[in-house]
Amino acid sequence: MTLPGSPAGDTRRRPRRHDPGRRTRILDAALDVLVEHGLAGMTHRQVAARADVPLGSVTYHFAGLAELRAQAFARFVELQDAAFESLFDGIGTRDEFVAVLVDLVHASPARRRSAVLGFELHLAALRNPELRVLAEAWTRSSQAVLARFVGAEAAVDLDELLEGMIMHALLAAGPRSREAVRATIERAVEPAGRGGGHVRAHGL
Amino acid sequence: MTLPGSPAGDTRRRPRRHDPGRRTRILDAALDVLVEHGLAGMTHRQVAARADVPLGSVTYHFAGLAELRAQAFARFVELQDAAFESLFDGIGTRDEFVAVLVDLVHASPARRRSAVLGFELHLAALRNPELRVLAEAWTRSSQAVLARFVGAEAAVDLDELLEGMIMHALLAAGPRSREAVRATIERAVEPAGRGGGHVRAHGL
DNA sequence: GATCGATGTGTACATCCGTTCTTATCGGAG
DNA sequence: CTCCGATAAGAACGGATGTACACATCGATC
Repeated sequence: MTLPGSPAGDTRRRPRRHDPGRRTRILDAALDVLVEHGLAGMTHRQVAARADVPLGSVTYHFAGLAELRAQAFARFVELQDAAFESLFDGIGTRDEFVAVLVDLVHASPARRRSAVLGFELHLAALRNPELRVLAEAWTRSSQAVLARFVGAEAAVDLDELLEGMIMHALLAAGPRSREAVRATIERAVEPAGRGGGHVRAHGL
Repeated sequence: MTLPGSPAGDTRRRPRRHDPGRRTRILDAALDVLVEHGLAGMTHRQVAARADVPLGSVTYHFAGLAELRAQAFARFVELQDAAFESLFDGIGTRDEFVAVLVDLVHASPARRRSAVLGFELHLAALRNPELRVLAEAWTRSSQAVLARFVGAEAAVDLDELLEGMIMHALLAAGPRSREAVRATIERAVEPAGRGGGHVRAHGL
C-alpha cells in the first residue's frame, strides 16, 4: 500500500548495513520469542521484529523455520551447558553443592528463561528426532556434571528430581520455602542414609 | 459414507444428524490432536477431521480456539484425576504402592498420552492464567492422593520426582531399568532412612 | 401436526504465515 | 580502482487458519 510519508522518489529503505553477528542475534531473538509466545508463536515475522531486522533477513540466514528452531535450540543448549558447568566451578564442600542446587530450583526471573526454554525443548523433542538427540545430549551433559559430585546413578535421580522441582517452582503460585527445597535436595544428594561415604568417594 | 437416502438428488450434504455427545467427542478429538501435533498443530480443522464432524460444528460448540483448548484441558484433568485416584484404590501394602508408582513412570504406550498431555498443559499454563489455575488444581489433587500414603510434605517431593522421572522416561532412548526406577522411588517413599514410622503412620 | 429453538452443515472472507523472488548495496579480492 | 560474491531489504504469492454467517434439519413442546 502507499505510505503517506513518501511524496516522490523518497527511498524509505533502511540505511542499516554491514551487521556482523546478525545471525546469532536472530537466534537470540528467536529464543526470546520462544520464551514469550511458545513454539506456536515463534514465526519468522515475530523473530524478525524482535531482532530488528527485515523479514527477508531471517529467511536469508536460515533455510526454513525448522532450521531456525533447531539452531536456536542448539544455541540454547550450548550456552546453557557452559552456564551449568560454570555454576559448579569453585564448589569444594557438600553444603556449597547443595546451595547451588537450591538456587537452581528457586526460580529467579533470570532462571525462568532457561527453565522455560528447557521444557519447551523437551516437549518439542517428543515429536522431532533432531531435537530429541539434542535434548538427550543436553541431559547427558548435565548429568555428567552432577555425577562429579554424587556419582553416576545418583546423578540421574538428582537430575530428574531437579527437573520436577523446577517445573513445579515455575508454575506454583507460592513456591516452596528454601528450607523445604533444601531438605529435599539434601535427602537426594545423600541417599544412603548412612554417612557420606558415597559422596566423599567423589570428592566432597 | 454417502448414504443412498436421496436417489436422484445430488445433495452432497452429510446425512449425519442427531449426534448427542458430539461436544465431548470433539474435546477428546482435540486431545488426540494435541498429543499428536502439539498445541501449535491443534487447529479447528484438524480437530474437526479427527472427530469426523464438519468445521462448522466445532465453531458452533466452542466460542473460539481458546475456549476449545481450555475445555479440552479441563476434560483431561477431570478424566486424569479419576484415573489417578482409582490407580490407588485397593492399595494395602507399601510394596503395592511402590509398584503402582513404578508402573506410572514406566511409559507404556497407553500412559504416554497422559504424560504428553500433562506436560503440554504445564507448558501452556505458564502463559495462560486460566490454564494455570487448572494445572495448580490438578497438582494439588494428585499430591492429595499421594499424601494419603506418605504424608503431605513427602507427597510434594514424590510428585515432583515422579514428574521428572516421567519426563525423562518419555524422551530417553533407552528407559531406565525397572529396578533402578524402583530403587529411586523406594528411597523417596521412605525418606527417613530409619524404619517406616512415617509411612506406617499414614496407613501402610 | 405445527412451531420454534437447538443443532448440524457448508461456504466465504479477512488475516497471517512460510517461502520465493527481485533489487540494492556493501566489503574485500584482484 | 574494479568487480563480484555475500548480504540486506522489501514485495509478492499461494496456502492455511480463525471466525462469521446463511441455510438446512431434527426434536421437543404445545
